Amino acid sequence: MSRTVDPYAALPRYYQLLNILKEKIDNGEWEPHQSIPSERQLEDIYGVSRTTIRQAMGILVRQGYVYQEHGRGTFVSPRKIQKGLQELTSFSEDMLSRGLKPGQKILEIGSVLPPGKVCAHLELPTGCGSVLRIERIRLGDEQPIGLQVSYLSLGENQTITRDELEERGSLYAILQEKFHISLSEAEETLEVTVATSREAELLQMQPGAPLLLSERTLFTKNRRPIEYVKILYRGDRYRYTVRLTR
Amino acid sequence: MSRTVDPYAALPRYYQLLNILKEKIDNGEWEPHQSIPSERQLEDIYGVSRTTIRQAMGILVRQGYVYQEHGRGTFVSPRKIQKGLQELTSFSEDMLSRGLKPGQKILEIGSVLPPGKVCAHLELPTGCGSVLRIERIRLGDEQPIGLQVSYLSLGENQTITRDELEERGSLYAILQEKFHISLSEAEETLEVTVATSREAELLQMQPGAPLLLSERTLFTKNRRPIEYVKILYRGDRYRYTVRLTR
DNA sequence: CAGTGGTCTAGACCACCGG
DNA sequence: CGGTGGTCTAGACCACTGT
Repeated sequence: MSRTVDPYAALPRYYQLLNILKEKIDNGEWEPHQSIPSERQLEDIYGVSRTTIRQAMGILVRQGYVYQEHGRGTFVSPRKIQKGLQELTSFSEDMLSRGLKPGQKILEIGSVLPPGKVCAHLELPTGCGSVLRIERIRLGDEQPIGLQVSYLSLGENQTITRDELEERGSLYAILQEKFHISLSEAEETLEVTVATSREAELLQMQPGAPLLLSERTLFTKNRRPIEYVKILYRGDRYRYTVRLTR
Repeated sequence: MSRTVDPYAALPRYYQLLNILKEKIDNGEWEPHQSIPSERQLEDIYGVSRTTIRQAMGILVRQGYVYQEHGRGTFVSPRKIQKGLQELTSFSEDMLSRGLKPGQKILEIGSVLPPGKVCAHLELPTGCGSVLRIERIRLGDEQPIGLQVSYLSLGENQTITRDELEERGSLYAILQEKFHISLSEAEETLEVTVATSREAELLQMQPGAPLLLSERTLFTKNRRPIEYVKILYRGDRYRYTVRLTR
């Protein structure tokens, strides 16, 4: 229960305040389109300066929890728009948010010399050393959803074994925990294609059936490309959602 | 040429500073991964307080121009990642950014009673009044790219005529200029489908060929849904790009 | 008019990084 | 250790909204 802002807590005050306000909105304590206390009132209520309040408020606005109107006040956004969807998620997180149990079948894992296209995306010189290639079938509630091929540009002595991946499930979790690599953003393109006979067999569908092809390049905090990943999604079992801002 | 921050200008100082810094990065005056002056140095250089500098810097970070490392400094992001792609764009803007000449063929425009699915997306009660429906073929360099159907939830006495749309081209421009409606964000889903015979004929392709189906709901600044739009893109002529952040 | 959010200042202390 | 970004304060003035 987070009711007040503790000046001595480890968490920054704007962050504590952020959580308190989010909670009130999520609980429905403040209704959509209803105004919330003004910034000067919040100063008194939580005993923090207006700057700190505005820091929290800016995040709430960007995450779509509230909207502000100059001279009128701050208002709660309607529910539908509250949850951020433009977020970078792993396949596992994606499945969980859809209420499906994530799963995988590892087809192949090992070092390869990357094709030219992969070099380009990972910003490696052509003819560079090897990268880690992982080919997996991705499952949702045990059903095949997509065929995924990843190319990882790791350091000299860094690698990931089949066992680690099988045990942990999520590649992003391994990157974070084993190598302390945190991801910041990705560029993704989507297009349609049709299944080859091999793809159709692996995904248990008819050859020539439509697929959604996603190509994603992942960047670390300091904007170095770390992974290039291609996923072929079954057209009948996958829908892509994104939230755009202006 | 914006070299200094003018305290008396109409533009806020953090915004002037933002433009100056963006310009230096775009011009290549500061190279990728090179550190830029520290926040305290920028105070002296531009004669504004650190708070103002941090306000501009926060935007630069969010837009992907620079990245910051605690205790080390602020660094220029590599070029590829600088331009924001998560932005909400109209079809016209989208085509222009791809180097294609946008065009359209208006098939139908007029008031209709919205189907239930459309009511839901526009948050209108079922059996509500009529909405404006626009069906268009969208062109890129005179070639058909997509088939678009829009439903607009306008006010009582607001409408858009065929002539206005033909002359202005972009719906968003009309919304802004005629009704002073500014858009803030959208939710979009993408999936694959195959062309019906009517769709195939309009898009000049084979029936059964794969299409990319986009469904988008647009929200105004105060988060009211204003438009629901469905676009069927030719699978062979369209690729969707998005930038994701964590 | 009073109240709201938008901008801005000149300080302060902290945690982190490198030499 | 000095320099960096991260957090925070207590003010101030402005532009905009409603009554």
